[in-house]
Amino acid sequence: MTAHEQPANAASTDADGGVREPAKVRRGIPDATVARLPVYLRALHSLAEAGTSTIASDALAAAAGVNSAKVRKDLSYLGSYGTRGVGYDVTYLIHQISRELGLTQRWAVAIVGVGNLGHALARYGGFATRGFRVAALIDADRSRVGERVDGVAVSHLDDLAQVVRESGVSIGVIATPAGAAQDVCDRLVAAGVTSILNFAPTVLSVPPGVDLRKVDLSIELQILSFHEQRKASAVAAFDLRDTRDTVSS
Amino acid sequence: MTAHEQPANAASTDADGGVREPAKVRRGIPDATVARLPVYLRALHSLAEAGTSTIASDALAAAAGVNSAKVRKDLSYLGSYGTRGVGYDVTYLIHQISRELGLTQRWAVAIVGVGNLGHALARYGGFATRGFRVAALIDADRSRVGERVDGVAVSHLDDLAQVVRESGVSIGVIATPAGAAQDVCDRLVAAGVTSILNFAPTVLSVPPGVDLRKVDLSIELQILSFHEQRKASAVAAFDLRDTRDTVSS
DNA sequence: TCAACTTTGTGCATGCATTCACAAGGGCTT
DNA sequence: AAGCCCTTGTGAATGCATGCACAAAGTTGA
Repeated sequence: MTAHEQPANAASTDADGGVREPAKVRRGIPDATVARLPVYLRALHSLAEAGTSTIASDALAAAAGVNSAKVRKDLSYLGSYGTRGVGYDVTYLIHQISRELGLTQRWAVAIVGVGNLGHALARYGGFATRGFRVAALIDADRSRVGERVDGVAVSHLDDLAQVVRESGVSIGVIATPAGAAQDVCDRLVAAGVTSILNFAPTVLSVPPGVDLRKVDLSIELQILSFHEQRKASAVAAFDLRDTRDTVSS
Repeated sequence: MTAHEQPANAASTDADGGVREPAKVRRGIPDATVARLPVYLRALHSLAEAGTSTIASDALAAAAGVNSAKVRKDLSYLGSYGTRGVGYDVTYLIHQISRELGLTQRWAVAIVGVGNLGHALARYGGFATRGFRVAALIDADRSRVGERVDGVAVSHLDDLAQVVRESGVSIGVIATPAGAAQDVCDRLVAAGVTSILNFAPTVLSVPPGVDLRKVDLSIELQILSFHEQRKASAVAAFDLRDTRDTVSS
């Protein structure tokens, strides 16, 4: 079933893609840092709107919900963009992070599966405001084809390759039932899509060079359930002990 | 703004919740393992449906998209449930993982914000099939109150506390716009909710003892954008070098 | 009963991420 | 211009996660 190994969640670290880097400066930004850059970016945008022009690492850390040392180390991977004694220039930092994340261009995104979730994603404002454009909607149900969601017409799955190529899509979002996901994924890859975000509750496999991330709603809930149960049983143990022995060590 | 520190994404490790454990056996399952248990669980369910009765760690690893040593180590935290030379009993393992994750009971979930995403979540089948029950839908828009989604009526935000208590909700899902999220979060916590899953694109703060996880669609896309750009620029560098100097070191 | 085979469970080494703590550096005030 | 104060940027220590490699343990077949 699985032709290729699928790394749990992180992007597939892509093993140098077969291309030897010019190796001038080592540009190895850790995955954990990349995952936090969008959070900083959002905080910075709202600071900019509020009229803040410079910000220190600990204020940014508070706004992003992390530790200030982490902020400084993360930002140091991008370069030395801060001023000692002052902090970081908000506008400049927004520019640098955006550039690093590749958000200075508008990526065309295709959403496959126009059910409840696909609909919600297509209408989600957060995409458009941050460098993404929903360029194609695709569904396997012919009765849906032609329907327009936010100005974008739904195309049929059979036309996926054509639509993807014509609209220059490089990122695909899978919002289909689990059973259809691997087939859709293969079609996307065959059509030249090199980054995929999977919402279907199933493990997908992709060839090397294609990045795959997943978002799984029910997994998140199950993780919460684990902690919820632990809390509940801790309380139960406490209550129990409390009735037997009120003196704690 | 942030009264309490918010750990980036992982559950808030809850600092012992003020309760000293009986400390009989050390039950410290690593966060990374907890996050993978639901994946194993899903793979096992589909194996069970296919009629498989026992499975070895490397087959399970393939189905879950991870390394086999990781599977064994993860499962060893739950206990010694495998049989050497044979593998794991699928049904028994499903039972043990479910128990560990607290899925033997049905958690009541409240979804706040019945917009596009809230609607999609309320109708998402994956919740009901895995130990969760959408017990309440809440929205701030009075024109939505009374509307039914999959048999559950929408209540008004003002009645949140009452609804949460009456239906025994312990897990809250926030699917509101970013601006409303912290207020909703505070209301949920005040009503006794101790686990929150946040879909709003903002950093929330919760008091100690409350677990918070977030799912951010636009962050996931931005991470893909980063890798996509890196691939694009690697190819560009390759093309460039290719025209100038076809001999690589 | 015994030997060969299979697979688990885990000690250990390695690598990545986080956090601390502080020197280096820049602005501001006098 | 000189010293004070503030904040960055980063070496170093610690902790967590991953993956290897193998002994321990069980099954199967003769």
